[in-house]
Amino acid sequence: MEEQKIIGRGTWIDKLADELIEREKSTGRHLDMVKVESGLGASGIPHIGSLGDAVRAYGVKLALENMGYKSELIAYSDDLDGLRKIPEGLPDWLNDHIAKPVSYIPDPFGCHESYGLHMSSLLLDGLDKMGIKYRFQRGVDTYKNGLLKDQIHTLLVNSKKIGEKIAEMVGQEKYQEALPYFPVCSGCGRLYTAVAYEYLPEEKKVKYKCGSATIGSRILEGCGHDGVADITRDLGKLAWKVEFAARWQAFDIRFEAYGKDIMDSVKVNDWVADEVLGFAHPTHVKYEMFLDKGGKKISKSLGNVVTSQSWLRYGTPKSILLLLYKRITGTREVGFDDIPSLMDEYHEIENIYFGKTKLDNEAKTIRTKGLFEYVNLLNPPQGPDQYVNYRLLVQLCKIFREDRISRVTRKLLDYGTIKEPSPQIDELITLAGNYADDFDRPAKVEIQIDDATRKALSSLATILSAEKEPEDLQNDIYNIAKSSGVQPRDFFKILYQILLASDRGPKIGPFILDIGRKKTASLISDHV
RNA sequence: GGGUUCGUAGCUCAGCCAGGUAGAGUACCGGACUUUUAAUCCGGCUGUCCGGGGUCCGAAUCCCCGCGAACCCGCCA
Repeated sequence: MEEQKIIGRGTWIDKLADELIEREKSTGRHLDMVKVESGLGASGIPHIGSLGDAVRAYGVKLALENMGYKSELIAYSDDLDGLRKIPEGLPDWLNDHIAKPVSYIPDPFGCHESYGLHMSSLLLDGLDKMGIKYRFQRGVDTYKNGLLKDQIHTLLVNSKKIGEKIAEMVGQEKYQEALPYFPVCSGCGRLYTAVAYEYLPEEKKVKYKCGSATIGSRILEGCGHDGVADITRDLGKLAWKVEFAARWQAFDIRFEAYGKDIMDSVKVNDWVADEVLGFAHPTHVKYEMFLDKGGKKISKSLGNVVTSQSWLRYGTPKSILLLLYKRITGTREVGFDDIPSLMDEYHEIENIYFGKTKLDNEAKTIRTKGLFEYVNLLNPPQGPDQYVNYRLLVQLCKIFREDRISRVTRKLLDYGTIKEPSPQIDELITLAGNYADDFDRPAKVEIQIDDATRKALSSLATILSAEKEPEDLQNDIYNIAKSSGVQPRDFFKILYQILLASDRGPKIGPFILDIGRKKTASLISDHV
């Protein structure tokens, strides 16, 4: 076989960065600063997939820097977008604010200046916890400060050409009539209902009428206001079909990833950038949407989604980075039950990185090491962290609920799994414990107890309550069952149901001592 | 109507995006340990890699044509 040349650290991220640079060289643009962009939705609770866009863009930034270029991630918040749908679980009064820019809607959680700022803060918080550096750019400021005014002007002057091209490319015909610019109606404060129908290029103003608009399945009546908006000053924004292009040029963006749901918009924007604005469009990479386990798209507008905040209750930031960096193609169903395997997988690639595990394929070793480096944001630790298999920890945490950290740690020392306690292990126990508490708790089973069993349980409770430590509890339990006329097999099953809400469990004698004799006795007494 | 992804062990899936011995968990079978259940440990079994064609010394992996499933777009942002 011909020797493969390894690019960068051998991952898809390096390959992408390499292609990006090749493309930039062919356009002849400067490479003093190669900026990458990620758009952040601000209309709903940000799920882990929204984080993916920014995290992957950051990966490309790292790869570019690794190749010797300066780079920066712009995190652009779409917080001038109008609210279209109220996410599940949020109050009904938001209905009064439908179609208003999310930055001009009060924060239903009461902790931020506005709805939009609350949502983008959640995402930025996720990025911060991941260790990702970015420059935050708000849509509101972008328009208020007129950063896109030249682009808006050019786009509006060419609106007829653009409208026809959109119809041709994606079959959407509305922009053959309407201008691709939505003023915020000065009468009612809404976007979308105000339709811009004429551009006055000398004054840089659009004329609009606030009519009715269809948003989702509902029809929203405008206030009928007839207005004029100054594109350099007044509130308003470009339609998505052209806005990206304007941003790319204004901010000199060379890379942006996108989800397949906005594929058409990106296609149009690429054309707009190239042909109308004269700015060669950035390099892209398309990713699949994250689906929840049922196969439904995780909507940013639905409550109860997998967010970075909720993920971090069970998994480390590195487990999220691994999820997002290991690959980009393919439909991904994602849920909290992926956390245990990702936690363990991180440990596996850590072992490969530090040479504790050998792979037979050299190219794969390089790629895996590269992946490990990206998951550590190209700043890998000096040596491996102490680690315990996540599933084992979940099992132990199910057994120990009180004094969890110290008791689980003691078990791990007994097993010889760890040599000494450490803050990392404490952290892992906390995470696995949350997981055990929230997900791995078996459904409450209805416990059927007959008279003979009741008697046996009562005898057992007596023994356990005694001051004296039983010498051979395992055997005692066996004998109690036999002398009470209960099948030992059934008796054990009942005990597991009482203690663990499960049909089976660890060896019962030592297990009861782990839980505590008195505690067990009282648990059993509840069922007698 | 347009587009994307997926199809691998009985089950859930990894491996594919940079081609090089077909993998894991689970289930199943056997053994060790246990005065019982379970756990644990050791060993074993499991394949039309959806079908067909192509490229290649070599294809689960790349390309083309089918079949099946899911999702996105065709409101809006």
